[in-house]
Amino acid sequence: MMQSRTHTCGELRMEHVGMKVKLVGWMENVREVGQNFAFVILRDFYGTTQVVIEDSELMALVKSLNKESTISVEGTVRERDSKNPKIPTGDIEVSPEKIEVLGRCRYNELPFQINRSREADESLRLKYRYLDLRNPDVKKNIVLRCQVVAALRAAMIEEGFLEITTPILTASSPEGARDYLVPSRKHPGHFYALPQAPQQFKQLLMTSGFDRYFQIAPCFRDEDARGDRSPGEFYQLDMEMAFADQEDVFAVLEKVLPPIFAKYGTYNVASSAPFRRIPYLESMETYGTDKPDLRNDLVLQNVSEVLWKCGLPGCPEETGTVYAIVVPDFAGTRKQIDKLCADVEVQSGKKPYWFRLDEKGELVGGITKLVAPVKDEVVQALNLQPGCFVGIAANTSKGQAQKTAGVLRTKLGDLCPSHVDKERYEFCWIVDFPMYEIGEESGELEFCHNPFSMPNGGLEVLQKAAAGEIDPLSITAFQYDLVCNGVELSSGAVRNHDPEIMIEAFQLVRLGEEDVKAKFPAMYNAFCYGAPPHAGIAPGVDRMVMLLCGAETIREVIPFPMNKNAQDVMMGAPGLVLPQQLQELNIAVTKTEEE
RNA sequence: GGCGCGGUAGUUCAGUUGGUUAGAACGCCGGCCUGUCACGCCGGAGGUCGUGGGUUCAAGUCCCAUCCGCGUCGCCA
Repeated sequence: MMQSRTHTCGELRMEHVGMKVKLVGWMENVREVGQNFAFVILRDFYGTTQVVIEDSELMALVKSLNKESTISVEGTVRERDSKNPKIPTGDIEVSPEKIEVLGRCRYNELPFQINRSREADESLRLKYRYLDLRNPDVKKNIVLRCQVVAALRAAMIEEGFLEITTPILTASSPEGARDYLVPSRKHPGHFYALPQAPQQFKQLLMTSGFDRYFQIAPCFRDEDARGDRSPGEFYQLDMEMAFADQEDVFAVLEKVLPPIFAKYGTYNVASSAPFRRIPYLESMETYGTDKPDLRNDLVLQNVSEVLWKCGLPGCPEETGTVYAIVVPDFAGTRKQIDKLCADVEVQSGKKPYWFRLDEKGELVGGITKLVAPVKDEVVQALNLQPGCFVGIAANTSKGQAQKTAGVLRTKLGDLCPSHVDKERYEFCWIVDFPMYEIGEESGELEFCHNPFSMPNGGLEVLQKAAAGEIDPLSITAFQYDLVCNGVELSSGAVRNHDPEIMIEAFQLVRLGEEDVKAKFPAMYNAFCYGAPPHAGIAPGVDRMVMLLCGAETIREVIPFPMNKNAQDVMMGAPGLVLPQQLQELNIAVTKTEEE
């Protein structure tokens, strides 16, 4: 007797006809087409193969089994009488001599039909994720993820990077997001934290003399979920380079990413090096966002001076910012425009305005009445042609006007496919982020991104700002984002490796040396022993795979995702624990498993 | 936490101004069928309409509360 399978369910072809084989897999379907005559579809990881049942004994066995039971089939490969060109194994079938039940499926009704699991309610899919993943359509995203991770790893190693793992149980640090905390049994009242990113460890590795580090790193942040943001945990291709600057980091990713995107993506076309570099302020002014989708050719035009006289609601004369987006060949209906405006309001918080020029060049629709008095100026400023559509975003806050315009631009692109060349991956770097901003709550100067970045101009520019010679808001950092098709893949920076510059940077936000030491003790101390200039970045693995397979939500590319409420409904996490477990951890018993 | 949408058969959904016994498709069960491949044909079972109140002669439908899910904003160095 053959002990294990001789072939998989995806590999038998005409050349195997006549061979004795043994296949194993799930009984996906049984098509009974006569008395003691049926076709059984056997599925494994690799594909499906048809098994013909032609005698009463095997028929009785098959009929006694529920679909999705696992079986082994020993038999002979033969050519089909009627072939199916739609499947790779469609020319052959297996005539069984023996069928053995390996794992009985006890239920004749499943929570959902396997090959239609994507249509089922998502919470049901997550509860029965092991069944959902049997669906080849669901499985293929996970397979793609494996391939992409393997390709990234190979490419990074090829570039001379070492993969080094860093601790999962570490110290809480004030980096921005909420930490996941783990109570210490041996040190009552003390906690570990799961790392939000291996940020400090990789910088310490640079200080230790490792030249090029990378890691497919798990990161943990206790923040609410989004469609493109998994709650709790996610993975980054974390990397750092010593004696390197911004251009060195760009060069690595410009070499590593495009071939992988072109090979594994749905589009097969990716930007080649160098990617476009767009200063942050220019991006905000041109696209209304710091993560522009460059496939969309629509751009913002600042028409404040022309339109602030119009009395747009919520935008008093001479105090507001007004952006216009001109769509020359607009074909949308009134209904689509209304939906567009409603969607923009939901996502940006503010209503956009609009008007059109009809075929005769007359103003029609939307805010025509308000624009009419300055029609000639508007037509000239925007070079308007008959038949065009003009979307308007206006607000007293420039940031809000940009946000509304940015959403409007994206939605207009969705509505007008001729303005979006969809079939490609378009990368860009957003550079020159501001070092500081005025905090909305405090009203005072704060770090804009993170305090690890090197200011452009170094110590000198910080000292000038401290002396009041320049505006601290004008200081930019060597901080950059990698953006692809409107998705923020990554943030990175040239790090501030100089304790003196660190202290100066902190002093501008009313903190001092003691604060630096208190917040980042290991890094501060390490940098006092001779640190190399270094820079790095950390593209999100889940987001990249999402882009590559065109998934709608990040959950489609994670093997076992949590739901939006950060629960694993399959495993029952988070869950209650035994009182004894809490006592060992010196945690007051509130509500436990035994109640 | 705010706002929006949703919750009806195992699954996906329909359900009219409140009005007879709450329907369809797929799945499931039984029968027929010797070349199916989304097999086909005939028949059948299957419902606390998320939960709790309320209005009404009458509630899946209207009102209030509450729970759950998704989207979105806040948040995410």
